[in-house]
Amino acid sequence: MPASARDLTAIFDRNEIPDTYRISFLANSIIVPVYDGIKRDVGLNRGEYLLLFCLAHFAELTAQDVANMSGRPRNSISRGVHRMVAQGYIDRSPDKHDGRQAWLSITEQGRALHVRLVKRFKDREDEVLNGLNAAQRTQLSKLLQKLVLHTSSIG
Amino acid sequence: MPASARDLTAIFDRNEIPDTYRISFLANSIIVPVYDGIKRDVGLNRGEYLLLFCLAHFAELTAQDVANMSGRPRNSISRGVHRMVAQGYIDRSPDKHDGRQAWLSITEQGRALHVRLVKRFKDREDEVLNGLNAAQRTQLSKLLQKLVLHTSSIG
DNA sequence: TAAATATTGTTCTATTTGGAACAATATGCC
DNA sequence: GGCATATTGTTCCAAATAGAACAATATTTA
Repeated sequence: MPASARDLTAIFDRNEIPDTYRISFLANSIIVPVYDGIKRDVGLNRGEYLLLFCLAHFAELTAQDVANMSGRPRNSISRGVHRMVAQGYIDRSPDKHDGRQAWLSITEQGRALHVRLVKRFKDREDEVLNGLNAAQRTQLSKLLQKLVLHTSSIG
Repeated sequence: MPASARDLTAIFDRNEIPDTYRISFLANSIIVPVYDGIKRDVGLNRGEYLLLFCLAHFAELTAQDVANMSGRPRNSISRGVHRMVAQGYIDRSPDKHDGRQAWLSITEQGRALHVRLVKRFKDREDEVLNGLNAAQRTQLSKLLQKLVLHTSSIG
């Protein structure tokens, strides 16, 4: 029996920033259990998975690109790159003209892993978003899309 | 000048889980800069702020309550409690009937800090959500509310 | 061309984080 | 009551995280 039988979910609606609270709650609800599973079953941490995810959608990226896209610091990416290269999930080839940077790409093996792992996110996404009917879900997608564009334009 | 002039925002729409990606992106866009500012200006980390936030909306909570509400492990809360008590933002009084637990509550000083800090979230929330007009924003709120209820019911 | 400034990716370091084990207390079961 | 099981909150420890400084290379400016 838990400590208190009081309704702690009251905070959902009775706080000063309900939309922020809800968005954050939903993000965590979808993502956290999936990352936990990936960590447990495959041994990849969040930064490593994000690296794989980014590279699954572009032919080539630099570490800096991934840092920009994922919002993680470059040193985290750097460590992830070395571990993922060692495990055969990504390739790394130094730029021929710019000695500082290197181009990263996903390997066949990495692609296969991505396909397997992204399904976990998709399944969990469906579980959560099934709280809406089809029309509502379309509506939500459009609103989110609009917001993301707006947000990346204001920085 | 950044590394690549390619359009890295293409990933917003061309991935397998666009809604998850968007929700996560929006959550981070709102929350991360505010937490960074709070850390910089007030010295509170995320767990400590969440503790303050939870206590601002309930008269009394146990550490376990806060762990349940915030999704953070109990040891993080425990550490936060001691720091926040030492700084005078929260009070802690052991339960008279159950020697294991203690009741936490926000102090006047803590309340004042909460009022000040939650404004930062509100301002950032508005910046981001101003990408929608009033009707759309209402629509979004309703959809999010519905999803949060659904999600907390499925666990 | 030379010097000042940028950028990339890395290492170093301190902080944050969370799992696991733990002591203290409470509850359930016989 | 007495023994097994829960729960609470804490400490311990290993991993993740991110800021800062750094070396190597490019670019810009004079």
